Order: sequence, then structure tokens, then C-alpha cells
Amino acid sequence: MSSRYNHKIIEKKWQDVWSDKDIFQTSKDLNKKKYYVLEMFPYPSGKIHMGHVRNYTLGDVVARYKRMKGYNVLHPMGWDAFGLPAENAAITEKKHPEKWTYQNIKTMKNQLLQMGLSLDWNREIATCHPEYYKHEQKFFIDMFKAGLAYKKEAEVNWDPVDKTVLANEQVIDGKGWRSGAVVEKKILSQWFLKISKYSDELLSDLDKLENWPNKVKTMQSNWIGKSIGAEINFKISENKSHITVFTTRPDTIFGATFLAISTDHDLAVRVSDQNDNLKKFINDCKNLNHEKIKMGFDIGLTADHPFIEGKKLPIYVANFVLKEYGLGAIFGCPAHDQRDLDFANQYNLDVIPVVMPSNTKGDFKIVKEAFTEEGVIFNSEFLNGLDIEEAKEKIINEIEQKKIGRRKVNFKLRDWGISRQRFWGCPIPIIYREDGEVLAVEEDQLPVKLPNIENFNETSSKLNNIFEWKETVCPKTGMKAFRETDTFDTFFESSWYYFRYCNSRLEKPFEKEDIKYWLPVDQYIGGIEHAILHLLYSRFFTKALRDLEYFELDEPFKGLFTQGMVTHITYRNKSGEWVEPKDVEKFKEGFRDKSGLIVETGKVEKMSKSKKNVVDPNDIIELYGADTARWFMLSDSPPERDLQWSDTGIAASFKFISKLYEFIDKFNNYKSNNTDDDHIIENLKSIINEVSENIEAFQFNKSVAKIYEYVNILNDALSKKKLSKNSFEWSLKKLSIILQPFVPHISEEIWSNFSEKLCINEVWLSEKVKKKLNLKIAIQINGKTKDVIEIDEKLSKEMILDIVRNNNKIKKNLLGKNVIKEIYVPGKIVNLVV
RNA sequence: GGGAGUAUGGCGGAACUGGUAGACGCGCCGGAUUCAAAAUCCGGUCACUUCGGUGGUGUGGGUUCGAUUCCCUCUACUCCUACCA
Repeated sequence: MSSRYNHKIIEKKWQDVWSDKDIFQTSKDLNKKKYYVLEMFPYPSGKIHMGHVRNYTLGDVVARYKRMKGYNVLHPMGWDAFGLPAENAAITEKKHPEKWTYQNIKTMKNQLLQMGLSLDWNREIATCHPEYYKHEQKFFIDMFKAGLAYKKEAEVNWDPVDKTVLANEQVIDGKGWRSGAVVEKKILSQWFLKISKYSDELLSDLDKLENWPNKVKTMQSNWIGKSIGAEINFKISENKSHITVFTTRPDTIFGATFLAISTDHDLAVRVSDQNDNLKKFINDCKNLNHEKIKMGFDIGLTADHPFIEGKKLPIYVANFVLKEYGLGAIFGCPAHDQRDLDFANQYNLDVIPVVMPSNTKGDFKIVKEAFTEEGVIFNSEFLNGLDIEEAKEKIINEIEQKKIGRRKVNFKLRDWGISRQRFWGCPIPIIYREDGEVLAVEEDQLPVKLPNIENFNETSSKLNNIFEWKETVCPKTGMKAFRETDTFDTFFESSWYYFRYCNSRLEKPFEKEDIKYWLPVDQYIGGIEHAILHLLYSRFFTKALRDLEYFELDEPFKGLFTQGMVTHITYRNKSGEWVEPKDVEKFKEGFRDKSGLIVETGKVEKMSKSKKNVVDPNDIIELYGADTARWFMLSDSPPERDLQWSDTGIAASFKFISKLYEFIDKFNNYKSNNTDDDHIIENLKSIINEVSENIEAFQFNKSVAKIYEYVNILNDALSKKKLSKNSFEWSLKKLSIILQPFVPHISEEIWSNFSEKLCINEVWLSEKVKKKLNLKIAIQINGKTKDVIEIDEKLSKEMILDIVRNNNKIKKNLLGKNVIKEIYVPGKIVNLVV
């Protein structure tokens, strides 16, 4: 019986089998070694995109492979279901965001099912479900009671378009990451989590994360931004108060020529109360966008230099001093800091060099470039002659002895503001009693659910306006109270979802013993865009929950893999408008759109709606099937690099899958008397082993190339009838197994010709390959290869060199030359030096 | 400004701890099949060449019998970050 490859029938068939037999339901079998593979869960935006397809395909390869390797695999999926888009859609469609969200989840789940992923859907979660978020309300209360969550007045980034507070990380170049609107400053009372308490641990534990990309670790390390230095008090000459500054270069103290404080430093505020010019200056700094221009205002006071008797330093309010970092005050040493030098040159301040390069001869002068490298201290009394490190040590000791300051470590990392003025998020479980007390909601009152709203619109959806929800009473005193009307930042939900998968339907958030068995996640896979935010917050959450005695675990993700983007070439017509790929046709000399107008090809860019270079996975799966889509995702590009989508590429994948299908007919009609096919089988075996090695190394593109090779060898042997029927059967069974992680449907289809069982339940073994007796070695002259010969490995060096000397090609090449040296590397090369 | 990374045919990319550069896929060229085309199959495909060879992994140098691989220099591009004292 002969038939064409029909992906729709085949893929549906196997998906049904897997699902009917509950193949991918995870069991908790403590005798088995576990493997937890997780892809970053999606936001239910409406439908899946190619980025998802790539992400989940990569994860599925790992999950299926590990399963066949005998691991108890946990491979779950869920939905990061709170967020602004749902709210916006709800307002436009006048539907509750819940409806919109669950509708999207339904659609997207269907699409994921069609991809044939080996997911345990029984553990599915949606973070907008009260049974999920009630647990994080409890976490928050625990943190609140432990002093890890606190409230403070804070200037926040206010996005005037989205009407919401943005995290620092969500502000890019002073603009909102989503709306692109210029962000304004606004003072609000906000909830914060004390991530800063863990700065040191978050930094030092990065070293434990061996299976994380260095790039991500560096990014986190920079973000945490640890710097070691000192705080130094400068006495104000005119009165008894003082200014404390932070510096990482206390060794340059003798080169200090001014102090600078930020525009809202206490002293600046105090002086400005009596000085209208300063008030105006501070206002200018806040309102005008000065880019990199440095501006300062001499406030008329001076500070005493702590080590130079009688030396007074002018005090400036300056726009380049950050209020959030350190103490909002610095001492300026223009000779050794570029910013200070620029400032000094502008305001004609002294420049006193105190460090010079150790090889300096004669005069050392600073003009336009500060000297910030290693060197020797001079002009600095008791520090003279020391190197920078020694000088730092000595001066800090001196400062501490004189009791005018101390050693100090500073971090860039600031506490995590989690309040959001939005409806579609998890309510913060706090009540404000009429007597002013701020109380956590009682545990038996959890969850604090979101209210139902009939007519969802801009005004009705503000929790602050919903009095029947907002008004409550204190269960202890019966006093009137108001609920907190802000909701959590959605990074709150994604900071712990990987714990919930251990037992998603449990009354408690999770069991300790489950966490002990399943965590940490062995392989986490997602986009590099989460390198800092999500991953840092999750690491913090793990440490915080550990300290709240939920479990013993320091780090949630043992292995991390960040995949590249899916890109596509862009097209534009003559008027500069983007043209969708599906509307472009190729002609002899170029491309045209449907109406026949010339289309120019542009840069290859990340698929995005605005550039109209998006390919919908739906269309691809409909037309070619999941196996083809998966195969294409894994071919060619290494997973960490960008993958360029192309029509020819997807067509080639389809061709290959169809070709695989033809093996079934080929086998049924195959006849051969040949039994001498050992060398072919040996060849295939070593390819199988290479496929495994490449999977282990996360180089799926290389596995794909090896499978192509396997199929090519097989086809070649078949056409020449070199393979026995038995060997053919062996080859096809092995082929099914190595295909299983990549293209599981066609794998099962081929496998089903030989077995009643399922291929996914087979064990993946490494093949024993016989050692080859004959080796190919290259003969080089001066390192250039001239010939390749086949020899028996057992031959001695002398015998091999003899063969080489008598080789005709080599003889020719050696005419008129003297061999100086003969090098033989066993099994590899012979090199003759002439 | 600071940090990280990348550079190999027309394209995506291979090359194990230094040892036959260009595996595998795309594209292209030639042939078969076809009334013709698509599809399919077979062959070729780094460049130059007097067909003996010669050159070739961004640039220039170094180490080595031998370098895509190790070291230094420069160049280009990408990403992150940005007045963090």
C-alpha cells in the first residue's frame, strides 16, 4: 500500500495516543533520578508566535531525550496570566479581563497541543486564578511580618499613557518600555520588597551557577553593582554640621578640590530655602533635559579638608551627582575622575594630581584627560610612594582611627517596588484601619479576590473607585478599614510559579519534600530579555522563602539556556511601506508585491508586527505540520543564536519529513541478499552516538546534520542494495529513536511498523562501536596535506614512514628536496619537513 | 564612556583536547524524466590555474613540524549598560 505523507492524519493520531494513555503525566517515583525541564511560561496574548515555537521545541527535545534516558521528567506548562494587555483589551471590548484571558489561554493551549509537546497538562496553572495567587498573598504577608516587605513614599516613574508606575527596568532612555511615552516623576506611597538585603548573596551565589551563560551572570553582577570604598565626613567650615560622601577612591583624598551634592540633598534643600537663585537652579536641573552637560551651583559654604590643615573646599550643588546612589554627595578629585575634571575645567577649580604612572619621568600634568589607571601616589604626605591598593588600605585605617568615616560597601541594586495601580493583578493583602494602623489581611480571609465588574471601563476598573470592594472592617476590632487598592507587579507571580508545578492542585503552595525532590530546575530555557528582571527576582524569592522556612534551597535554576530570536527578512515597497512576506513574490531579478510593484529587501530583523515580517505558526502547522515546524526550528542555527526564517528552509524540512515517511514503503518492498553490511552499520552507530553527544551539548543543529547524514548513508546503501533486510529494519528502528526528541510524530509512525509499543517509551542507549582496524591518515609536507592513505594502525612508525616514502605522489613532491624531519602522530598524520 | 560577544564559500553554519578547512542544509549550475512546467532523481559547486599546482577562515604579526583553533595588534559589526563617584 502506498500513500503520501499526510501530516494532519499522522500528527493527530499520535497526539491522541499520547493523551489517551496519559504518557506525559509525571509520576513521583523517588527511586528514579529526576529531571526538571522548564520553558519560561507565556503571557496569554492571543496566539502563539514563532518565538514560542522555538522555545518550546528546544525544551521538548530535552524533555523527551531525558525521558528516554531513564529520568523521571517534569515538564509542565502554564500561563503568566495577569498583565496590562488584558486590561486594555477589556476596556476596548467591554469584557472582563478574565474572560479575555481565559479565551486566549484556550486558543493558545490548542496550538501548543498541536505542536506535540511532551507536557504534563495536569499541572497547568494560570496565575490569575485565586487558587494560585492566594499563595503569593500569603508569601507577601510573611514577608511583611518579617520586615522584607515595607511601604515608603517614593518618587516613581509615571507613565502618562499607560497611567501606571513603571519599574526602573521598564524605563528605557527615559521612556516607557511599552508605551514609549516620556516618563514623568510622581510621588506615591509604594510597597517594596527588600531585595537589597540579599545583594551580597545574590552576587556571590552567581559563582555557583555553573550551567548559566556567563553573559547573564555578568549582566546580573553589573546590575547588583557592588563597589567597595569608604564614607568620609567633611566638616562644614562655617558651622558645626558636616557632609558625608561615599567614594571608591579614598586614596585620592589629597587631590580633592571641591565637594558636590545632589539637587535634593538635605543641605541643598536647606540652603535653597533662603536662596532663590539656588532654588531656581535646582528646578532647572529637574525640568530641563541637559543630557551630559554638567552644571553646578556654588552654595557659598566650604568644607574643611580632613587631612590638610587650613584647606577649604568649595561646595557645589551639581546635576551630575545622583541622589539614589551612595549618599548623594561626593568629593571631587578632578585629576583622577573624568566627570570631576570636566566639572573642574568648567568652573575653574584646581586640578591636583596625586597618582602618576610608575614610569613617569619629569613633569606629570593633567589637562583634558583624567588619569584613572594604576600608578604611584605622590603629593599626598603619608601616602606618597604607595600603589593605589596600599594607599586605599592605609587611608581607610586612618579615617577610621580619626573617627571621620568608615569602610563601606555600596550596591547599585535597589529595593523592588511592587505596587501597581492596575486592576488586572493580584490584590495586595493589606488593610488600612481608620485609626491609621496598617495590617496584613488575616490568613483565613485569603484569598483577597478581585471584584466582578459588569461594565469594564477606564473608571469602573479602578479598584480605588469600587467602594463596595474597598471598604471593609478590621476583624479584630470591628473598626472601619480600607483595602489596599494597588496590585502586585506581575513579576511577583513569575517569581515562584516553578515551585507550584511540583503539585499545582495542592491546598498548600507546595510540599517541602516535593521541592526537595524536584528543585532546582535542571534546565530552564527562555529569552535573554529576562536576564536581569525575572531571573533576579526569582533568585531573590527563593532565598526569601528559604529564610521564611518554606524549604531549604538557595538557587532555583541550576541550568539556564537563553535562546536566540526568530528573525525574518523585511520587505518594503517604493513608498517605504512594509510588505508582508506572504504578499511578496520572487521574479527573475527581484521581488514584487501582489500588484506587481517592485519590493526591496531590507535588513533581517526580529519578527514584529510593526515591520510586518511575522510568520504565523498557525499557518505553518496547518500547511506543513508540527514535525516540519519543529525540524526547521532545530536545523542550521545553533539554539543560542538568531534563527532566520525562510520559505525555502521550511520547504526543505517538509521535504525531509516526507522522505522519512517514504522509508515505510521502501522497507515493505525491499529485498536484498546482501549480508556483508557491517561497515555501514558501524558507521550508523557512530552517528547515533554523535547525535546523543550533540543533544547533551545543546547543539541540536549538529544533531540535525548528523541525522541527515544517517539518512543519506541509509538511502545510498539501499539504492545499491548493500543492506540486508534485517539491517534495514535495525536502521529504521534506531532512526525512529533518534528522531523521537526532534520530530516525535513521524518517529512514532515509523516505529509503529515494528512494534506494538510506543517509541517514546523506548530507552536511548549509546552504541558500542568496534574499533576500526584501518585508519585514514593524512600525509603532509610542511604542514600542507598532499595525500591521504589508509593504513593498519598496528604498523610501527618505521613501517608507516616507509609506505609514505614510497608513495608516488609524495615521491613527486619530494623531488629535489631534502627531508629534515619526519613527524608521525599515531592515527592522524605524517608530516615531512623539507 | 564602561562591559560582554561575534567575524569561516552566494547564504545559515561544521571542523573533538592545535593535525585532511568548508560536514549538513539552502541557493546556484549541468543532466535525466516531461509535449512543457512543477515535483522528483543523478552529478557538480571556496577562488585562481599553464590542470603540474597555488592561494584561502575580518587585518597585521607571533608561537609551532603544523593554527579557523593558542598569544599580541588593528578593523568592523551586534548586544547590554550608562554621569553608580
